[in-house]
Amino acid sequence: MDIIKYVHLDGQSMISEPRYDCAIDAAMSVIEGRWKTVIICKLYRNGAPMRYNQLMAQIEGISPRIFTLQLKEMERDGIIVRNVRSTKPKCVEYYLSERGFSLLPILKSLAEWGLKNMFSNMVEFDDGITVPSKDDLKESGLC
Amino acid sequence: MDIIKYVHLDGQSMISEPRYDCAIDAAMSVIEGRWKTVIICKLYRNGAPMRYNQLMAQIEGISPRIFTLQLKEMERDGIIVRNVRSTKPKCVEYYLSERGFSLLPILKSLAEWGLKNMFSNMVEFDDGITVPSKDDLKESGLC
DNA sequence: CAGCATCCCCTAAGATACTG
DNA sequence: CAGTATCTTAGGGGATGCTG
Repeated sequence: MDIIKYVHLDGQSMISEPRYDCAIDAAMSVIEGRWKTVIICKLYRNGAPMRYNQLMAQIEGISPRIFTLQLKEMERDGIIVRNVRSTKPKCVEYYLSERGFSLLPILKSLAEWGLKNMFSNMVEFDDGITVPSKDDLKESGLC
Repeated sequence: MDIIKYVHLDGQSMISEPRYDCAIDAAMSVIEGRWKTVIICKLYRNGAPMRYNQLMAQIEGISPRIFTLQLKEMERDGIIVRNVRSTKPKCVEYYLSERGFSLLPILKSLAEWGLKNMFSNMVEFDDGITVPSKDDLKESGLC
């Protein structure tokens, strides 16, 4: 089954979409993107919906253009919800959808795998001083 | 713990590596790559080691340069093993390492997630005729 | 057989300035 | 506050031909 094309049906018209070789790639395409897993983690840990700037402030090094782009793609893929409150000035909230939440077990598996397999030769942390044990990292959960 | 730098120790020297924000990205970096999941699936399903050309022949549309590149990265990350048999002409085998095998549960989760969430609006297959049911796809396993 | 060597291309990503 | 609008860049990916 690895050769699959699919198209989205958008009301009347058909929108051609990229081709995926298998279901794995379809899922990967949803979480691939420089900041998507970070965004998911932040939203998850925050528990409540987050405003655009509030969320962006938590992500060091991201530019507004890319941030917006990632959000748009994630909304299109149905893993986050964008909700506009008509206050003045307007307030736009983002939060994980049910589908977004359903990614968390996978992300946890990935985190555990990464911890066990890729960080064995990790020797330096940002602060340049402390090197947390793997267990410390582990109990901190996602991200 | 999302701000992490790490470096590889290669004998005496230190090799600077890309920076990952969290363990998730570290794991993702191993399976990201246009053909890596496909290669893993092929090796897994084949059961036995596969030769370079034998494996490449099973991957429609890949070019030798990219194929070699993906293999090299996967070998560097320790998820496949490259074994050279000194026959004439030489024979090079590739197979999944223990670490590579340990990715399979994650890939299966991704496949299931993709099947459930991304293929609901799939309407067209390569042959342009049959549209297998999700159950058909599911029982075909990985890829 | 198992790959390099070259060349090209496209797109994700980033920097920065501006706005309804 | 929540984004656009422009411009630029890096590098992952691809095509094709050649070789120890």
